Amino acid sequence: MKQNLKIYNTLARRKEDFEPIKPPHVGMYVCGPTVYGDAHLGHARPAITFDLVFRYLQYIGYKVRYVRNITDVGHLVDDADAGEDKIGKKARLEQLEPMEIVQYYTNRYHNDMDKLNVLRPSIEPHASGHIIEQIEMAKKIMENGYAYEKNGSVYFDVSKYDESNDYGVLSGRKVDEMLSATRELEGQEEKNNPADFALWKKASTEHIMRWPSPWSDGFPGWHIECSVMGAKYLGEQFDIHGGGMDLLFPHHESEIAQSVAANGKQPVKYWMHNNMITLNGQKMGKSLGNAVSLEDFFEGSQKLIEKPYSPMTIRFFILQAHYRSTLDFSNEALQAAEKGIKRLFQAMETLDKLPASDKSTVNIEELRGKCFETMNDDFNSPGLIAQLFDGVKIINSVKEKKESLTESDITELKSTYNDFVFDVLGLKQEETKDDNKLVEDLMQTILGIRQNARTNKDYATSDLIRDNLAKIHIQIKDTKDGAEWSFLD
RNA sequence: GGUACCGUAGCCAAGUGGUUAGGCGGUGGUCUGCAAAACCAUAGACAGCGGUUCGAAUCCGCUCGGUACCUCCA
Repeated sequence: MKQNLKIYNTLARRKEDFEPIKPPHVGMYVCGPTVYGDAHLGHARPAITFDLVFRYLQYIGYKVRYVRNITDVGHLVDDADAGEDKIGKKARLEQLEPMEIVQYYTNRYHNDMDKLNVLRPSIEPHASGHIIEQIEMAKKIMENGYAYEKNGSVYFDVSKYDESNDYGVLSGRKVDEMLSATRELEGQEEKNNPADFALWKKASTEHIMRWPSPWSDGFPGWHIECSVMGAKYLGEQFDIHGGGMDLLFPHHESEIAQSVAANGKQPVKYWMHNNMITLNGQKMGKSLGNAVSLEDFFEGSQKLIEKPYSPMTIRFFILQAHYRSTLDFSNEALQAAEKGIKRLFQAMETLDKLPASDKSTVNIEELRGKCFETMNDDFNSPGLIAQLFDGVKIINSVKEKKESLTESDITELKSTYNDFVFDVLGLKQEETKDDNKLVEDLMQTILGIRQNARTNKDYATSDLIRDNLAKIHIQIKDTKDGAEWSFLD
């Protein structure tokens, strides 16, 4: 089952052969959500991207430990609220305990991700549960001479680090250029240097979330949780670190610097970054005020959303673009995805009932091989989907007796679709409303009456039945094998 | 301004030196009492200008346009 997988490594800026440090084990760390609000489309993209990676690595035989953190400490609301903790602020607004907010939004995040059929990670550590480790790492960095204390806060000394290491190895930035380009900002005066970043931050009096440390009552800096939890659960060096492209700098760059400063090793072999989802060409983000929550998509309850889109439509839509490309949202594109996934599933139902022949006129082995080949090329899910649609044509042609397949080829085709559609892409058939037995029996009665009318060429009656059913969103389809019906959305 | 990435048909989106990507929509057809649905077939493209090459959407340069990051937001 050994596959020749290639991964685009941001560190190298090219695709590289994937060779885990300790096969068959793979360690993967992905930056998770900050739980102070509902998940929007922008959260779905990294979750689904790395779910695909997680699924495919397992499918081709690796044993993967997937760590995705929950960020629940020490993050500021915006410039206007400088010094205030995001979660702390919301807590006071709503008169709730900070950890209550964390729990509430964590539950909602899980719920949304479950709907999207995103597998839960192997370990989901909370930043707030690793305060001690974060303090220890900050101490270690200080001992190694790469950090300094100022008024109860601890800062990473970027220029010192850059003397013997490369701060910019990931993002391609140069420290001197950054220094000259940095603007005047508030709260910088404590730092020796504007490029320095906090490892520990002293809490102001109104700051709710705080922990004791050797330096002050405060909270950890904004990059150190990932360095700490990655090393704790995956080791000081592990295989894959993922996250959105927006995290590349300064978050991931700083993570590397912290880990190297503390442990003297490059922490990660392959850095993977998914691109953003845009709305009218602009990044979707809470801070931009154009974020549409996943709930809004599922319910259709937002002015930009013309109709409800099911979780699987969203998932399929995201998988139809390569993870490193930007993906522009629109109702038209989403509706195209909705029809596309329906066509795929319909073909899979046809596949289940396909008649076998003595010989095959189509090469199924080749199709299966192409599916692997495409996925091995940096998880090219849109390419895989295109292969599967080529297969849809084959399936339909066999049904129409234009092509034929042997029993064993049909079995192989079925397992190919099951494996790639369900296990790798993580798509699933959604519950339909038409599984109610009473409704089904009533509909059969109605369709029976309509069929009688049609046999008697009483088209006025048959069309009346069809039109009235259409008014209550039930669609009649007259096929060769009799009438079928389904609910319209 | 700096760093990185990107501009592919009406829309979404792969590919990346020479053979139809794919989906939606369009058009034509099959089926049907009619329709719808489904299925089959099909047209239409590589931002612009130069260069390299037998050959470029694909490589190089420039121009134009777009996005992200450069913030004690994670």
